[in-house]
Amino acid sequence: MIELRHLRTLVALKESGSLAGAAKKRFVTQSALSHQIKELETRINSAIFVRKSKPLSFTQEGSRLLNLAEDILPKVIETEFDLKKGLEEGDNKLGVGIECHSCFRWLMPVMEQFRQEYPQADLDLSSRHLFDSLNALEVGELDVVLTSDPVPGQAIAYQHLFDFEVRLVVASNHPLANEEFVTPKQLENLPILSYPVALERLDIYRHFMEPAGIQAGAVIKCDLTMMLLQRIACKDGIAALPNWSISESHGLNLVSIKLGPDGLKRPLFGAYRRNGSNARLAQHWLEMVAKEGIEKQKLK
Amino acid sequence: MIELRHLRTLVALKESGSLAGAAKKRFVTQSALSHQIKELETRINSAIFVRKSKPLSFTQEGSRLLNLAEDILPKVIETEFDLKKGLEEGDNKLGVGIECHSCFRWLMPVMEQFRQEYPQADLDLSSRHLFDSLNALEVGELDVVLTSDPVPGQAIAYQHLFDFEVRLVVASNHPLANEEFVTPKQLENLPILSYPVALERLDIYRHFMEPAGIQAGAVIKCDLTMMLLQRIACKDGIAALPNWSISESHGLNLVSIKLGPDGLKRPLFGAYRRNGSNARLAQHWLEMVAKEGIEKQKLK
DNA sequence: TGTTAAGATGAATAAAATTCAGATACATGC
DNA sequence: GCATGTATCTGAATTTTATTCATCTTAACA
Repeated sequence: MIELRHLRTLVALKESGSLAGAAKKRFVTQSALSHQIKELETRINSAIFVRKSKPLSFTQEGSRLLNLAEDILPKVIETEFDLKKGLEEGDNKLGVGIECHSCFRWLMPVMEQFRQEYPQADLDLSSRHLFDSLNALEVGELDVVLTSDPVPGQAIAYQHLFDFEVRLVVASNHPLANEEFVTPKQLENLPILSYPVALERLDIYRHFMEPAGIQAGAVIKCDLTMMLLQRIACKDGIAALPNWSISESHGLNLVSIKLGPDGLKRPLFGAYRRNGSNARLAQHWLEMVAKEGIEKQKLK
Repeated sequence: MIELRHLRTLVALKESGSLAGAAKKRFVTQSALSHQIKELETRINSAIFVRKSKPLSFTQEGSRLLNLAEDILPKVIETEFDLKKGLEEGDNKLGVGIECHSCFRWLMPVMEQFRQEYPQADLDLSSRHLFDSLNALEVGELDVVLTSDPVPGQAIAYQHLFDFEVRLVVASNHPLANEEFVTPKQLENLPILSYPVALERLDIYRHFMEPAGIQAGAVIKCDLTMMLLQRIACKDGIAALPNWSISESHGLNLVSIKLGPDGLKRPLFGAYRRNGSNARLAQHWLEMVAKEGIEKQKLK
């Protein structure tokens, strides 16, 4: 229904301030755009922009589309560009991706240390690919990824870094708050707060509830750790988080509880393209991460 | 060049595992997709997927595209859906957007407090629209936005909350580190680290260097505050940040310096849709933010 | 070696986007 | 009131593009 063509037109329209101007930008006649937009307008059944008035104004629907356009088009263009170039990459660039918001914190000193040891390396950690980093890795948008779920494949090498514990986090006045540990059964149908990923990718579901055949409750998605913790405190739901991230809950009334009598332990792997031109650099970085991580575990 | 059609096909291809299967999903013939993909392949001048092998595998280029598709298509679909529905919104939903990473920190207690006072409100703060929040506001993807740059317009109401100081942040061994304050001239052509926004939107440029006719250096973009601070510490560049965010630099060797003899002061506004059905709720929230912010300034 | 399944190909056709040649609407200066 | 200019619309004609149809090719496999 919506096509990139429409979005491109919207942008041109905004930039030029008139249909005729947009037509020039897009190298078509004004008539073409008139038709094009009219068609879109009938499809969504409302106007997209106000034709009178000089500095041309968009309707709500129009700006919504424009918004979409400005979000999406740069990405498309970037991809097109990369594909035409042929996807080469630099040897000293290390784009780091992590699958877990709460790693940012303890990763910071590692980044810094690494910078000092390899000042020529262009280290970049970004939050863009938080939830599909393995894909991004495969495709060269990232160069190293930290993940708990290695997916077999020979292009990507996985290196085990260390293990950590996933703990249940609840409000301190939550019925479960005083348990020494919880069983899967106790979590049945409780609303779960999590980062915006599929239920199947949540540790607590995959490695705790699901194996026990326990149904999960509604999943409320939230893309910021602090929001998540806050909503737990409001008893909007429960969550399972790595041990280190619980310390981020500045003064909220939260408690963390073991999952099962022995606690739920999960591994952390570092992933990189086995024959990427910067594989060596990636390995060194991972070694440093492992060292730091192990250190952190000891302190617990 | 790339069209949504292609991306949709890629997704179908992944889901079904074969061209013929994808064709069924997309309600076209296998031949159509064969042509379609072939054409794309000639355009980017490389294969997209490997035709042999059962569980069908994508080439690097293919996965890159697939990645794009999985990023983009959901957004397109959501927009289409909203537009067809007609853009209505709920009265108790308050989607909060901020234009500044470093606000997250001090905003947290406000969120919590508000939750307690208005437990029925469905408060959500997300990082999705960090850099185009005003647009998102206009279009109803967000309900309140905190910004320093009100743009005139009658649909959006702005409420002044408080002022804050923007300070220059440099490594403590940077040549400028011991100045009591800096002049625009001293920043000429220095590389600037900033969040991924246009130079024209940076306070330090717009309100400090540009008025003095001083040329800015390269802008290095970085989407995480901690990365930014770290790169400053490595003397990759300088940055200008709100006074409150400097305290986030856990143990990095950074110093902050006044911009100009009197310091660069900037206002913070709260924006909401004047006749949005939740305008009242937004106002209350903003009052609370203002109170907290003013408190914070006093402590300085 | 025949059979099936998956994909490719080229010509034919259907569908679409775009152009062309006016038409309409609305300002602005005289 | 009337030419002039600008901005957009409109419907038919045309071009471009996407899709189908019918026919091949290839590999797997029994």
